[in-house]
Amino acid sequence: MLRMSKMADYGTLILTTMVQEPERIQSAAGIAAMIRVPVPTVSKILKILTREGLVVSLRGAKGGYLLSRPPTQITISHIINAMDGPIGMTECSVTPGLCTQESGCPVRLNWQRVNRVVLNALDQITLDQMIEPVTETVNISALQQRRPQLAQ
Amino acid sequence: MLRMSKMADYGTLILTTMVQEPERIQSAAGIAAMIRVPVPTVSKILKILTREGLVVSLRGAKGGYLLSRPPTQITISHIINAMDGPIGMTECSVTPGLCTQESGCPVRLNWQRVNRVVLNALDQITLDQMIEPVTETVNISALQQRRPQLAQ
DNA sequence: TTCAAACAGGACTATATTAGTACTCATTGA
DNA sequence: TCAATGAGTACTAATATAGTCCTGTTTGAA
Repeated sequence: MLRMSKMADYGTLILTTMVQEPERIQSAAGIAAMIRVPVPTVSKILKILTREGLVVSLRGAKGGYLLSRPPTQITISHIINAMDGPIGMTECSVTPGLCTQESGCPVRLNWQRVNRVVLNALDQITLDQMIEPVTETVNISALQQRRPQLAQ
Repeated sequence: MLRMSKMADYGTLILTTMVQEPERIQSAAGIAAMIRVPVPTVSKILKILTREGLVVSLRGAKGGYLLSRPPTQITISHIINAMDGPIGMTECSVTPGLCTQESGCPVRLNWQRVNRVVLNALDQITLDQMIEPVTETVNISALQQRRPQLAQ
């Protein structure tokens, strides 16, 4: 369904929760209670986010997690990349050597362009924007209505 | 991995194959031979594409499939929608009533905006563009570099 | 009139992916 | 020293996806 994984969704939830109190060291158990998701699951996700550099961990008693950088510098594409791996519409556009007709297949190269368009859209959206109310913000519908040719 | 299904990928392959000879009635077996995918699988996909109105079928001997409309009027978002169902980044943004904190959750509404941005990108790309060689075509990188706020 | 080519629809199975849990080890503040 | 907390990994369960097969219907042509 062109959907990101539930894990990436939880990951976003966890990060948006941490944004509310950026200074506070958050434990996995504390976050789990706030978002009402089982502790082992939250813990697993935080470990991945740590490995991928989106949060930093502090071990030991009174330990926990902090955002590794300001929320304006964390984008949705960072989160999906961390949780689900490389973003790509099709397998063949990400992993070379799968398709028998690969060489000279114009479709494959066009998928790579499509990927760039989607990736770019996801790279526009930062964590701090995800907790903003929906009303204001600038309008990109003009941009959207241009219907540009597929390019680059 | 934020990936469309293999079925949607095959679907695109099938449709791009049909674009090469738009006038010719193509049988499932013929297409299967061309793209080297098992006949039952191709057949299954063509049935779905028929149900979803992207191709029309002609039953009986000498029957087969034709594109239902010009390839300039079939977009990637049409294909993914047909094969995989509604496009949406997260479950909660597509199916209401799942998340306990749903009411007043700004994240959910922001996901819906993200969906619109991605959907719009996929709606720009038509079937005929997918068989074009990658070199020419117009440039949308200017548009991409704008980094607009998330909106509408 | 018959028959073979072709699609329609659905049931079913197999496979792969994803989600979720559990366990053991390492770190650290009090 | 010990309890709180994260790290790492292996395992299980659940779900989704892919793929096959069967039975029925339509239709052009011999």
